[in-house]
Amino acid sequence: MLTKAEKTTQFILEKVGPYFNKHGYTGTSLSAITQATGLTKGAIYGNFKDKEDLALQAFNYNIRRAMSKLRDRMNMEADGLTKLKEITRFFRKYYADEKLHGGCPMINVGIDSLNHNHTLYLRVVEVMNKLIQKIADIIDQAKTEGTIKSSIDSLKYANQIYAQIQGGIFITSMLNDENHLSELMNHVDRMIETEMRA
Amino acid sequence: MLTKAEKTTQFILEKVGPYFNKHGYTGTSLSAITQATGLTKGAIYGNFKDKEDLALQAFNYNIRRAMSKLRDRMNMEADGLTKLKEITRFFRKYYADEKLHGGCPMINVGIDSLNHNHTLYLRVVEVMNKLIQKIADIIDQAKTEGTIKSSIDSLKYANQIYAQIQGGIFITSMLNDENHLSELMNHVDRMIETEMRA
DNA sequence: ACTAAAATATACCGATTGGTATAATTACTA
DNA sequence: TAGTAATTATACCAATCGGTATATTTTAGT
Repeated sequence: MLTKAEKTTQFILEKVGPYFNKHGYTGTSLSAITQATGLTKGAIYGNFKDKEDLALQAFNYNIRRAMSKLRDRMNMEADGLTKLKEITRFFRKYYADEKLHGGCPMINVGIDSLNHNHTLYLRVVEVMNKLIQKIADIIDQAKTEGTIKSSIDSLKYANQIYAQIQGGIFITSMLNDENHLSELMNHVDRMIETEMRA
Repeated sequence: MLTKAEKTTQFILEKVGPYFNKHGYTGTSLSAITQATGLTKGAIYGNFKDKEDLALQAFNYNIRRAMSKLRDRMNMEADGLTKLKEITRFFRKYYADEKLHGGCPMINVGIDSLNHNHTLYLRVVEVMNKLIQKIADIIDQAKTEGTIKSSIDSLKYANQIYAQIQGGIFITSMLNDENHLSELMNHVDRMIETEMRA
């Protein structure tokens, strides 16, 4: 069973996650945190070392929530090509979901942390590398299954795919039109068929 | 001839532009501004209405500097296909240049303003739409010149290209490896050749 | 129910925030 | 060069910043 403090910690992350995601590190004040949670500084500092610690855990909380569905699908039994298509399918609906939670954690916290918080930045880079590597692993799987050309550089194409995802998220976020991201995913699907398929 | 105030205004923008670009709206304090310029609040508020006004003009200053070379090339006498190749060529060197000035103004100020300053956000969107439209115009030019298929949806492909540019900038910025952006530009070139060429 | 410990609230700290009124200085014109 | 207007510096404002010491309340074990 969870202790009181553990429950409070979870409660704080739930309430404060979207706020941190949207307003960034310097943009999220302690007063905003107490207001969002209905708790006082005592409760906050009793459960988190400092603001940086809270921001880091809030990012972890956000990224886990945002990616949990995709991760579940990636861990299911399926061939690599199906998984690749699942990725583009997932991101077609991504913007609508993430908008409700303050936007895409990767680009929001990435750009913010790049200039404001090195610890947080390193964590974003870590997650980003894992995501790209995961895509590369799936391409590798498809290569061994014979559905993707063996000559394809998995990591290079994983980077291509991920860059198009994030580029699409950026444009879609700025112009508030999820069609852009959807079109980008169409293009990735087309790239898979014309450039990568065995 | 420029008045004293006009010279000071320019001086402030030069000194403060990179700082705003890097640290964003809330992340740039008045004390940072006075420190970067060596001037006092009196000089700042004598030449700018408030912090928002300064941030807006700083963005305009930054984006003009970042894009001036590209704009010059786009306005030269050349066929559309050459101009398209010039775009990818330009962005191959973009990151190294912009890193010296606090990063890419579009993604930095875009993400920051999206959640912190509506006026600034509207200006970023305005610039973004102009950039995409400019690419679309060049595709149109190439279509009339017969080098790009007439069946190509210019605006749709302009969005694709711009999303890949920004996605590449994001990954390259986060991983501090300009090779990513360069690879993305290779892919755009390949897309032009295989999907768009007449 | 009592009590020790854990968890949360309160009150406060010095530093910094964006902004302003006014004083001092510089620049331009006559 | 004198005088005035334009420009910049100084001193100050209330509000807010992240953080902490301590008091109060709540939890959990007996």
